[in-house]
Amino acid sequence: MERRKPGKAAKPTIADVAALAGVSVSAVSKVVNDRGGISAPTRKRVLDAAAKLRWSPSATAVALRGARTRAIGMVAGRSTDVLATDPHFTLLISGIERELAPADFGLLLHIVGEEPGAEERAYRRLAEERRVDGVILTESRIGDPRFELLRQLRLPAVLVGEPWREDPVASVGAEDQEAGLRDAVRHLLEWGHRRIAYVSGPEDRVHTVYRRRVFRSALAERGLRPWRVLVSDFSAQDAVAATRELLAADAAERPTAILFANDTMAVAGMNAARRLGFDVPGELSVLGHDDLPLGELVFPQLTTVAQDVEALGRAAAVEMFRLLDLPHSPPPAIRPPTLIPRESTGPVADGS
Amino acid sequence: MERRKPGKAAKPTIADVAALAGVSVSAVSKVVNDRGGISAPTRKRVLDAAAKLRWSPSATAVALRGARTRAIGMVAGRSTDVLATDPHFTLLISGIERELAPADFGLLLHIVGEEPGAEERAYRRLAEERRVDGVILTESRIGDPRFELLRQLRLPAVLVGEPWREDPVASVGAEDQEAGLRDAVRHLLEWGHRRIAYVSGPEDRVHTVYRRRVFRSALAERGLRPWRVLVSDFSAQDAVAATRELLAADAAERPTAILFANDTMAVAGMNAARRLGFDVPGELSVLGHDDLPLGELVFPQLTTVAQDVEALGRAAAVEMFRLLDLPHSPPPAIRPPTLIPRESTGPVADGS
DNA sequence: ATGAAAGCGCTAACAA
DNA sequence: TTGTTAGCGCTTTCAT
Repeated sequence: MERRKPGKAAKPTIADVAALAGVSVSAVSKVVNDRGGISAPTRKRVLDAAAKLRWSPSATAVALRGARTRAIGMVAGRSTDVLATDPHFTLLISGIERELAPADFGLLLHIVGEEPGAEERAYRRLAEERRVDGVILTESRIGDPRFELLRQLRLPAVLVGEPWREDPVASVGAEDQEAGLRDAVRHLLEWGHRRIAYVSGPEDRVHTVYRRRVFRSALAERGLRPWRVLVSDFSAQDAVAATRELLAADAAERPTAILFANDTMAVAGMNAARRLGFDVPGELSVLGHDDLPLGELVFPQLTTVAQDVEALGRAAAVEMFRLLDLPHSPPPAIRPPTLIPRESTGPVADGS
Repeated sequence: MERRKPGKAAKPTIADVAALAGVSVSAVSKVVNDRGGISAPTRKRVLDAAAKLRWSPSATAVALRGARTRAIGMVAGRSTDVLATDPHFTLLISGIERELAPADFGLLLHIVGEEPGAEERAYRRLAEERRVDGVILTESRIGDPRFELLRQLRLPAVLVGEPWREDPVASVGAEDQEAGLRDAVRHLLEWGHRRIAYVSGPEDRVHTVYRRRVFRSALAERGLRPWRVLVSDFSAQDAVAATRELLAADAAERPTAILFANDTMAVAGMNAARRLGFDVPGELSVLGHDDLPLGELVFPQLTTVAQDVEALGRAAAVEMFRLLDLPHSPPPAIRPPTLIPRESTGPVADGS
């Protein structure tokens, strides 16, 4: 019965199962794939044999057979540093996995540096070697070359977040992606702030541009304009520099509140301000974006805008299944970004 | 020449390349795999054809053929929460990828919850479906069942960090894993601290036990004993609770310094202390572990022990290649854990 | 130096 | 209801 040398119990194959169950391989195949045409007793014998042998179909063979690889790819083109400070990526992955795992899909991850071309090479390899059925992307950029590349490679793609205008790509995002930032601006206005500065992300990011627009329009509703807008690269150092620059002005010219593009920057900026002797929120209100756990740990706790990142991940996976014509769960509801008022924002000081 | 319907340029196969080059498929195979027996001109024509068709061997077919899947698996059995606060995992992955990518290996990631059995199921699937050539593990536990499971599954495994006594598993770690913590204790002693408390990680973690031992022995060198040792679950809430408990005592009974098992806990504990009205480091010194970027962002900046996590990841990947009998780079040097003195520790207060 | 052909483990069309 | 068989794209003897 054992075709293998004893002591060298190699991986069982469908043929071993068929032999043990006393049926043909196709019978086994039909059973595991729930094609009809199998009698109940046969079915049971096959299932028993498979269980006893601890066999499940080889993903490789199934993939080769022409079906799917049952793996989704993801490429992170970021420096380790940013990756380490910002759990955005981890949360996203965690959400994606939540959907992939039950469907027995894997997530193939590539973390490449920021060297030019590294990301493109990673996608090419994924496609040419046919390792994945599709890829999930984040952080769309203006004039993002990845969509065209993936179209050429015929790799199904889903973008998390907003595409640039008419970028031809499937994407997932909250219904009202702008809600949180708009609320944040109103929150500051209600507290009497009129000189509000914004430290935005890199210019080439789509969401940078979109958010800046929201910032302006939320202020415009009250007839105001951004006090100052600085562009940063998301790093803590940049946030510190920006904060110093903003606070270097005379009292009458200083912003009374600063909005940062993300929580890491907000925390860095907040501490820079405090080292400069400014009380937060007494003399300066600080607002972040993303609601990292970090925000609750610092003192004062950070007022921020929460994003439902995990739901975004799940939605992306569901959308991918839809693209691949696979059965999938209903798309999850994605909470719109929401203001989380905490301690780093407060009423504008008397003198200001 | 084109076997495909026009406009439907399906993925090229080795046969397409062979046809275009006017040679047999086996010739193409020999060229791409650098087996000998191919004349220079033939070789060139094959390479040209492959380039023109943008062909590379299908990973699936190669894997099926019996070679390797060229993928390494990793299973994270943690709640999303912890994953989001602690970039340890991300850094590790980033290090692993640095080695895998050049070798054209992929990293197949599974994030499973903490439900019992979820992790085991993930490993089983990885093995039974033959999706990966091996797996990399972290966070070894006392009596860790994973090693036996993986042995049964015949899945090569590499552990990052210290195995429990004679756990039969390949592992990578710094030469002197205890250096940092020992230095940290000395650092506190030099500043006059005598009542030093330790808030450790979960009891079932191997490193918890090892570190506690180091803590005790470093104190014993000076004839001292731990003031108090509390066990936590790594969460920020637990750190807050532990800190409150430690500070609730009378002045004479209160620790003058607290060591936390990781930075997240240290930051949470530090802020809990400050909310209680204690000055850090004036009245209480706080020490973390891991050197998360977070530590530099908070105020006061956190004194901590830095681990070379990325090097650990690279070392794990290299060790995996060694296990698989594959060519590999020399194992990277792993910096031993190092004390990073910053602002959260200082001399013990006069009154104490 | 080159090529023909046998599988790797599986699915699906076709026969029985 | 069940079994036989031809590939999926590739590597590898074994001829030539």
